Amino acid sequence: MEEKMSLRDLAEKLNVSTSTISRVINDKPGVGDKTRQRVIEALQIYNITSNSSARSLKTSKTGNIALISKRREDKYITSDHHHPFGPFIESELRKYGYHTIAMSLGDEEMENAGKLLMIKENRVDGFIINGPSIPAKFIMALKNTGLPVVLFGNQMTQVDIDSIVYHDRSGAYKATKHLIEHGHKNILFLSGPRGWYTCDERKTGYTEALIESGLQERITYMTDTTIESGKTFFKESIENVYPEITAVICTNDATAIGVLDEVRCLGLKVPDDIAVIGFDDIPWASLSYPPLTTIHVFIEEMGKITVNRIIDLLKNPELHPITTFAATELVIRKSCGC
Amino acid sequence: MEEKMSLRDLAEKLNVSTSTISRVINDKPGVGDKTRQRVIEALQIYNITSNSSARSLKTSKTGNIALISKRREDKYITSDHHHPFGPFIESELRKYGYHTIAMSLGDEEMENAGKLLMIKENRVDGFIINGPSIPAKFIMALKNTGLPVVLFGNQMTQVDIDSIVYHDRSGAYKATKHLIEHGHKNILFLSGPRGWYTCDERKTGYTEALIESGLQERITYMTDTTIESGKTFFKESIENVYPEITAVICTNDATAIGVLDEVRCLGLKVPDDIAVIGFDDIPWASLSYPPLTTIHVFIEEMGKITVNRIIDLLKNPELHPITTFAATELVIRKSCGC
DNA sequence: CTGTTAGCGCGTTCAT
DNA sequence: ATGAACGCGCTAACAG
Repeated sequence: MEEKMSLRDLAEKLNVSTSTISRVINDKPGVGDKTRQRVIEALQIYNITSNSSARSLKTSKTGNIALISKRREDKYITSDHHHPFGPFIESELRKYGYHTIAMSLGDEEMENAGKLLMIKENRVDGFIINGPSIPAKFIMALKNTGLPVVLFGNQMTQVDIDSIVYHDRSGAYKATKHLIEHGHKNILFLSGPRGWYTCDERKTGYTEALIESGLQERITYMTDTTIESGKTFFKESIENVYPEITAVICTNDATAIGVLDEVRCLGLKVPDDIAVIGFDDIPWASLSYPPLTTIHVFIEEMGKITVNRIIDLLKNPELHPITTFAATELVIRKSCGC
Repeated sequence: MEEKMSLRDLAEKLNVSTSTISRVINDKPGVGDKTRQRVIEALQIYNITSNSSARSLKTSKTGNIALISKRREDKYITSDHHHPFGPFIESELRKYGYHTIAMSLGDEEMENAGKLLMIKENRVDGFIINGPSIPAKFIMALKNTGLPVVLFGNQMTQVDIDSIVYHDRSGAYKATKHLIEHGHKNILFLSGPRGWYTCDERKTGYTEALIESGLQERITYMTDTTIESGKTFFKESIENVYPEITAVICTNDATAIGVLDEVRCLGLKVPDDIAVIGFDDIPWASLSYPPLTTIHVFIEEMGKITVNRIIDLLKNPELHPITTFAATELVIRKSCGC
């Protein structure tokens, strides 16, 4: 319950001015070596740091970054929420002295970005936006604050905004190629809604591989990319649209796990009747039954890249946007039938 | 890219003093009805809120709550991280105007609570601590800041601190009872480390049910409660310690899912050779193979209770600590063999 | 190299 | 009912 000391208290105690202490804390020049040393020691002894509100008020920097994702209901599972992405980002940001304000927003909240307290009250210095299911309008609203914005697993097609994405296209290409090499000819791609960047890219990779082999594409656009949507749309597809399919590539693992379950419900077998490949390699993929063949992404490395980028942007807001593509890896388990 | 207006700017525009605006914003008396109305309208038109840093500096309140959990490595899955607890807490806190600073800390970081910038810099008004695997020493360090602390899924046995827990004991009792009623006599309890509150309680519920039926307890204490530890310790238990067991109750679903997998690896069948029951009913429980019988907890309701409590504490720090027990429900699926 | 001064944007007296 | 003045704790500009 110890009371916090202010820099001024310390200044009195050491018989220096607060400016001197401030200079030491912020690693600024203009302090004699001995004085600096004396201050540093005292700072450690009393475990003092400058008060963040006061510093913010003066510098207009908060030291907080918002990590934004889409709000999901209880049982509503998608991949982007089941990689431990938040913790990676959070701990990495912390290395640079930043804190993470987590926000999962519903559609209504994203409609009116301007009403968000976080924005009105200047509570953050930048935004990291997770996943493809965030409305472009909302992203633009954040961009218009003038603060740095970095997209993860998403990319704007009309506007240049910094983003970090998997190389979705080559990943899906690899998966499709793999199935083709194993003799599959009628392969379904279970996509998310049109316009979700990662889904579109993955679909394109899938199509490229098919065209290369002279095969015909079969695509179902789901309204979401969850276990539930995987179940629903797979059933619909195989029963009413593409009864001839022998393999499915899913736009993410959650969808694939739904398909695994639905195939069982339909009295069919994976991989004998239907081969299934997912995307993302979330932790549960290796524990599904049968274990899911999927495209692995290097989430921790990408988290670091994401943080690096926003830190750079924070230091130099004039930087021009770049997009970083990260390679993926096909992980062969049981669901593809090898 | 619109520049933010300060209250002073607004004051000039309306020909009133900043004090008046401040009073209106904070719902304080001492403003005439018409003036108040005029200010309220202007506030909405210009979408203005007081700057949070300045307010913090003045009031010593940040409007931020820390949500603390234990840091896990990539593939390291435990239940407490796979309920969407964070989003529930976050969105609920936001209803009260609070923001959530998420932190997942490693053991080393918890060793030295005093070194955390969050604390040194006064960045939060209170702490919500998620899960049983947080060192007591760290919890006490947070408590010593004088700020409100609420524990979720954990309880201190030596000290009174506000906490929200499942009724772990009755939950485990129900599960055990269920197995006994189906004829099992040799039932293993796969516990977390001694001293993890929820594990201890669940173990006690298990023991109570056994004693009631004159059965003998068989307990294995794992070093963690993940899928991996479930696999490892189940194998060890059935091969070297309790080869006679026909059923396992796991201290959480992650462990249970590990057991499901290990049983398969051992060439045995769930539930024919080994019945398995988990605890928590995380989203994946219904999708495991076979679907997991488990104890459902009402996570969203509990999230609200947790937030309510910390809000109360924020308003009135003198409140004496209470512990809230939330009921659970046995969800029968396939892994128990009914 | 160091101290003094001013002001960041608010909330809170104390006047009026 | 309203406004003026002050200060929260800090950083930056200016003096010396």
